[in-house]
Amino acid sequence: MKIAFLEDNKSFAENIIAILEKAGHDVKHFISGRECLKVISAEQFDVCIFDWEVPDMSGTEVLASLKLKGNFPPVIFLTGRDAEEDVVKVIESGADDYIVKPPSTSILLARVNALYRRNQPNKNLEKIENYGHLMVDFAKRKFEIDGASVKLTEKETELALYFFRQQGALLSRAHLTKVVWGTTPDIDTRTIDVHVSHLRSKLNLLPQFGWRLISVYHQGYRLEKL
Amino acid sequence: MKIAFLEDNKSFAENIIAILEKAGHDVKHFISGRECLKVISAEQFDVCIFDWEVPDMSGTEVLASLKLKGNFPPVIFLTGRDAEEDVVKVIESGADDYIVKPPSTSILLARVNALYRRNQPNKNLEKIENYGHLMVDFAKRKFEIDGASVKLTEKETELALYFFRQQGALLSRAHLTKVVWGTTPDIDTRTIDVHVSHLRSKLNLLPQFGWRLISVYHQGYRLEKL
DNA sequence: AGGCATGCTTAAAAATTAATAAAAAAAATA
DNA sequence: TATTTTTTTTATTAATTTTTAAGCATGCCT
Repeated sequence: MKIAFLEDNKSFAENIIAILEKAGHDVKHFISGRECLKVISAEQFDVCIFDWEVPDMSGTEVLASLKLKGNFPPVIFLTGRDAEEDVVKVIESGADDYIVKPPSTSILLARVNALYRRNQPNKNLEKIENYGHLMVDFAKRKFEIDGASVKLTEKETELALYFFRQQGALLSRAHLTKVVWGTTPDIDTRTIDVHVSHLRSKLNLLPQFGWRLISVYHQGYRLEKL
Repeated sequence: MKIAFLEDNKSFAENIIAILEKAGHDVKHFISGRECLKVISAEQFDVCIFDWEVPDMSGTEVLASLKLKGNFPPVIFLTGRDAEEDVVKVIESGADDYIVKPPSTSILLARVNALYRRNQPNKNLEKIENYGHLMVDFAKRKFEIDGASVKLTEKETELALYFFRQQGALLSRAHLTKVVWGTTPDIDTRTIDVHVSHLRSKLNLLPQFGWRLISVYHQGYRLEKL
């Protein structure tokens, strides 16, 4: 899970990061609110953990800015005080959860996991779609054609799952880059085209098999079920 | 978001400006009501925040003047008192919202944002026009005839949307070139004519279907609904 | 009507964008 | 470190869009 972590206290941060990374998470640590805001706007995170107070731009302010921009991951606040009024403030600020410092390992991981699951309804329900010849297992991230498992690479899998989730939607290259690669779009490359081409052949996404993964000239790609 | 901010108290103003700019807004600060009025008349703002009382021309007077001129952005008043009579006065004066001083960061940002959204109905809500057989979706930049999606190219789409937005208006080739192509008009070419021709046939903009995309001799084109 | 200017439409040329194979680079694995 | 696998880039060919060109049609004026 990709986690953005905003916390200016070094030793405390290292402690938390160790816990999260030991649990297999990919943690990006920020000391500055501005920097954090910038990166979250550009990349895709699963969960954010913000300290309530940070020098240049507090966690609440970062959250307010994220809200203005629209699409952002669920946020947990780390708050030093647990007075009733603060809880209300935290929730009112639009956070999804809060943890009182210092958190126990189990509470931290449990909350992060719960929040992630709550906000990924499509991914966590052991969801399997069966489209005739083609079977898509969203939970296990696997594909089968006529019962035979199809071997996809990591990026291919990610891209394919996204196409199946967004079936019928026109997805621009820039959008796919952000969602699947988590980076700023680099226009001058054919990377996505190549992966799309691979998906078409590996998953038989062709008209004769009831699918079309078409390019919309100058716009992007669209997966259609015929 | 571009915000006009009228407030004569320096330190208070700096405080508010910091909050707004941190949230990514573009703030223009005015100390004088007259100056503020002049600039708002000349430039385009998304939201105005006015102090209730300003020396040379109070916020209410600025608003009254703006009303006379007709087209102006939504206005929020910053009022020091929250007595019932003042709230009534503020609303009667034609303001869209008011905030009691000193505002909390979240309230300020939330109100500004809400007001902005409320006043951008074209971009959020009524973005689909249904003209009998023909449907125009301005947001998705799509067209349908009797429910069937019409495939237009990028330039065709751009041109068609502009015609529908400026329905009934006479649009010169030079103007269309500027707006759709973004370039300086090159008179010696039939490019626009060709695209217009394509639109007529692809979108059935013909008298028998209730539309005319006519040429006005030596002047340009006009889209008319019969 | 005659004559010229402007507009319409079709077809072909030019420019842009996409598909795919193959090479190169990067990452993972042994 | 060597080997394999995955990912990205590059290059070529193909497809699509956009522009230009050309012939005919229509409008305007004397």
